[in-house]
Amino acid sequence: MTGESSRITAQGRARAGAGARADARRNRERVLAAARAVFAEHGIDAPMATVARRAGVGVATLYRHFPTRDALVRGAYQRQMETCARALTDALDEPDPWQGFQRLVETVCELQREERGFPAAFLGAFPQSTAEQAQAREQAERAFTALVRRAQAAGELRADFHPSDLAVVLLAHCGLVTALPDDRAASRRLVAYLLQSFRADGAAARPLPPPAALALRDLPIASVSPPGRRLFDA
Amino acid sequence: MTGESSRITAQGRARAGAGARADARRNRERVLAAARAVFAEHGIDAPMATVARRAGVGVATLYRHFPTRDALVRGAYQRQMETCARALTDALDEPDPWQGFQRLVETVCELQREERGFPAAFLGAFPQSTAEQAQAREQAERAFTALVRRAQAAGELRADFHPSDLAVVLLAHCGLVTALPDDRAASRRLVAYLLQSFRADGAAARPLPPPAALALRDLPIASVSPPGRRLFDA
DNA sequence: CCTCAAACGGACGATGTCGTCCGTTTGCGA
DNA sequence: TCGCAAACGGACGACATCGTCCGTTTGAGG
Repeated sequence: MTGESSRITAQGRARAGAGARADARRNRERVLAAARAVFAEHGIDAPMATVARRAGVGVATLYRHFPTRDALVRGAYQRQMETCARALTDALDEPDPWQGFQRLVETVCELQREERGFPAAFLGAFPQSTAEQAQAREQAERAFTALVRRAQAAGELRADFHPSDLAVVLLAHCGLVTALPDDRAASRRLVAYLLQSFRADGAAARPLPPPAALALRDLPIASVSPPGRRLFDA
Repeated sequence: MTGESSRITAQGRARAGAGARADARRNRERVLAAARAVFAEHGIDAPMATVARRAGVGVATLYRHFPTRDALVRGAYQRQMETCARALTDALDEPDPWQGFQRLVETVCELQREERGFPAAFLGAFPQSTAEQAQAREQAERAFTALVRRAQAAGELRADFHPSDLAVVLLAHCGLVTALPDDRAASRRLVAYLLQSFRADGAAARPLPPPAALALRDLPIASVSPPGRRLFDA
């Protein structure tokens, strides 16, 4: 029999982690970078082979590192996901209750705005069911609820704001940046409007970021003649 | 030579219109109904063959009536698109400026909320370029701008609302209902928040519809342990 | 330097969708 | 009732993507 040590080392080796071979580690990073680039350009459903080619590796290498598209997507945007989670803890560290709340929303939306494929990944991961992460979830949920309660107690967040409204905001924003990946002004504008409406003292209308770059005429609604009569009946 | 009349009639016949054969007209309607059903269930990208099977027709019949998927989608949601366009004219008929504005937003969002596949169709049609409809577009754009100006002049719509914000609202809402087709409460909630923030007198916080049905724990953000330290470090 | 397991890459069969072609059926006018 | 063009339906070839298999290369420990 050959030595057990080498056999064990080989089997139990973390995936392209510290103990992995140098080329494996390098290729893993290349694939992740390529995935972000390709996903940004062609969307999350881009062919796996395209990612592999862009990374300069064979498809087999890609599949070896990431057996499913889902694993690849998660790998590609892990950093963003972690930043989201960290924003939650940072928000509670913020002394001002409203600032903390506002920063959380803005940080997550900014992440969605800046990294092209991330919103789709975020949406795709939406109805998650990895039992292993249940605990982390529960903690995060409690953390956000605490954040909400604190801002409400300070009289800055409207009393009827419900924690689930965060999901409403993020999903809506996701949709916007997915539809208009280039128009950051639109994203900022939406966030500003929403934060405005979350304030308990809706009173003082707050200044808005500059208007969106998109033209209204691009809307489908504007390209269908209404049946029956014409606008401004000429 | 055979009679010209029959030849001309056959060639120039409107697609499954009044002059078409009975079975053709019937099948066209069946296909449209099937398309709505299938799109609602499996999304707009569902295989054409699935639609054909559901309609009880062959694929060839489907393609004969709708040569491209795009044509099918447009056909399936033409009524909704027209209702959108009509809402624009109706809004101007409304005597109260704010009511008119509010009704427009609510009507369009309700359409997106009620018919499953419509939001995706709406998004898909977004950067349209059918030159033929340029005039109708321009008219609709002017109509909406007029609606905005009127509500602003009445001091009910905030002065810095920009007509392009309508697109922001609709795209965001589209994203939300696409992500949560079953949660109408979430949609109503978003619309209420947005309309609130559009009011010039943001002051009086308006009552909100009941909270969304979704659980916060479904958010991806809640399923990633923040790196570095734990929430509520136990 | 030598050895070997780990890692690699590309070819290939499987799968699913598209859209056309063509033989058959059917509605409708004569 | 008859005849024909319009409409129909399903089979089929083209095409794209998937994910595995296997022969080859390579990094690293001895």
